[in-house]
Amino acid sequence: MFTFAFSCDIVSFMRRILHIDMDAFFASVEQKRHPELMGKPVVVGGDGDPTKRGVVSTASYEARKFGIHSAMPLRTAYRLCPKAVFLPVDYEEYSRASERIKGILREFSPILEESGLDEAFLDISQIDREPEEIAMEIKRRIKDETGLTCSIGIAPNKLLAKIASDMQKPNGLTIIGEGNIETHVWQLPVRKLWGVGPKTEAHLKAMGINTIGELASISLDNLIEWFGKSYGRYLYEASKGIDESPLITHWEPKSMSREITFQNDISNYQVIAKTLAELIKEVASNMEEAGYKVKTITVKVRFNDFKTHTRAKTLPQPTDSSEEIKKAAFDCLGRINLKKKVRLIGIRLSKLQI
DNA sequence: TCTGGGGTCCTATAGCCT
DNA sequence: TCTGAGGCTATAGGACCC
Repeated sequence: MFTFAFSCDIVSFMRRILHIDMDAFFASVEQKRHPELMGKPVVVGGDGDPTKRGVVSTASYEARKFGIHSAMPLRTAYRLCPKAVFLPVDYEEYSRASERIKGILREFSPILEESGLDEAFLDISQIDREPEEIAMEIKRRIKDETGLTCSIGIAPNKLLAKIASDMQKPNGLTIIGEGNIETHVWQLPVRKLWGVGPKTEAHLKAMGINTIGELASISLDNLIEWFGKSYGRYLYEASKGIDESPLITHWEPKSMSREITFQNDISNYQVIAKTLAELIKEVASNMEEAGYKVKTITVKVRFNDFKTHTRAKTLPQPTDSSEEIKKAAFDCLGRINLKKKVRLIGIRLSKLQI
């Protein structure tokens, strides 16, 4: 008897999702705590020494003018702008700033999905106020309480909210409604879609597909044929702005890992083994502290030609003994042919259980 | 010449079982 | 007993994200 009214409610319900993206977060925190760096090109990455191996985590907008961007080798960034201030990554400081910001967001809605230190989704569907007004208030509170700016996207789902927050930066506010996907989203390059990286972009480009709108004109059957069932269906829906995925407010780690790139490529087995032993100690103690046990241990080696090999061992019973983990890890290492110079060594613990 | 470190998820393949 | 078809699990590699 009540079914009709209820189902109408459910069908017509539209979510309102914000994506909050801090502007040049790590660099802005550094400029805030060192005011003399305001207005200067600042590059945060590695241990802050641009002559060593490492990549850029965040470049300030002043540094971006020189062509410096995230994931670029520090040495390249130094070549582009030798005058830039290079700083080491200080995760503890950025985590504190991040916690303050997430605290502000939680005052607006408890449905918060954190995505790294500098991004979050917030579901404000239940709040009876204009989303734009809420977003403006969030921006003002973050600015007042941390001195930092952010860009916010407003949309009916996470996918579009993320695209929206990226459209006007820094300090932007962009709204995408269901009605303006064709005008606002379809003109964008496919690379702007979450989940489309350099490989898929090149793949699509080779087929003459450059924009999200062009992708949206391809049939589901074709996308599944080219990209597989799961990813093909994802691209089909994403290009049309369809995304029903819920916000993840709580999550358990599925794996824990430690890896390190040597400053110089190594051929000495003793050095490789000693480094692996140290990484095992660290990750095993992290895991024990978090209260987990591990079933699968994987060792990763990257050679100087950048080829990466992994070997895994699954134990009959989960363990938290670092000796048992070490035994399995060295068993894995022994199955990798170390005839080339080693660039990176790593250890990963997966199939975690409480 | 260069290409970090912490993760997640997907795919292909191989072995085993029914 | 032979031959497959599936299902399940472990493994290895790779794309992608921040």
